[in-house]
Amino acid sequence: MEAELEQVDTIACEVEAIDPERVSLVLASMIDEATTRGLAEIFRALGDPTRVRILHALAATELCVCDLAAILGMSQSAVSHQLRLLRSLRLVRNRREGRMVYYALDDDHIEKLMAQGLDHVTHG
Amino acid sequence: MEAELEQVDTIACEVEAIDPERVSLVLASMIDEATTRGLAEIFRALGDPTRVRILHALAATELCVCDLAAILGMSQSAVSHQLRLLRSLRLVRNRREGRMVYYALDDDHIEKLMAQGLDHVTHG
DNA sequence: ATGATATATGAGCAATTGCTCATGTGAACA
DNA sequence: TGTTCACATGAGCAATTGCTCATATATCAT
Repeated sequence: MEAELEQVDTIACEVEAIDPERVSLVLASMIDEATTRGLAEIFRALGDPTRVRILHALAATELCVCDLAAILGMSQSAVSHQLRLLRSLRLVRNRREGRMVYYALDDDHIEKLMAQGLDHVTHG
Repeated sequence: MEAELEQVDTIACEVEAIDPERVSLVLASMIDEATTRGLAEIFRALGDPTRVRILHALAATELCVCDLAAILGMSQSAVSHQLRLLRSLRLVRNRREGRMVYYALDDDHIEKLMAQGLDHVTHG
């Protein structure tokens, strides 16, 4: 991002920055925009109580939308909307069985993330 | 949350639910509201591109607000507001040195979370 | 004291979010 | 075929978010 490099001089506190060398070093190690957005996207998906509960429930077992709604005490529509979001980010997958659609975690990766986050919450 | 338990019958699809036994089992294993909110709070903090970049930069080295603003190419005010949020969640700590305030990750726990998230983004 | 510099913060605004409500879709059963 | 049931989805609305702008606070220099 060349735009950022230019802004170092313009936006930085007066002349340049307090420690231009350190700034350059960190700038060189910064992750690119796509990765940044991807990371933020995943974390934002986990950053909502309803979705946390959905993922936690699905970590226990596969569930149809109806039962999931029952567990959360929420409307089927609300749950379905959230599942749509989680599906678009490949955090959950779905399988049709007759009229019902069963949802499950797409990846045990997410379970680890949740566990790691829970570690921070409880031991923090 | 007793309210949730009541709503199982009222909101669920018609009679009760597709698989009441499974619903009960999952309900029993659900995390409490405080933990849920704590988890969501932490993840929501990581769920923004600006904050991802701030935390990534601070993972490299301690930085004053000014240099951090230079690195991000953002206004000092914007960065300061985000740091305030991260501070309130104990994700970063700050240290005063003269007029400057240096920020650092409060915990290497967060670094691990970021790394795990990055894993999911790149290998997903 | 006066001014300059680094940071913090309140107010306000546009954009986003998470729900509800109404309706659409797809599969089972009469 | 028509109805019913499980789920999906668009529209709309209140609440939240992430920034800017103006201003306050804190430290250093003169």
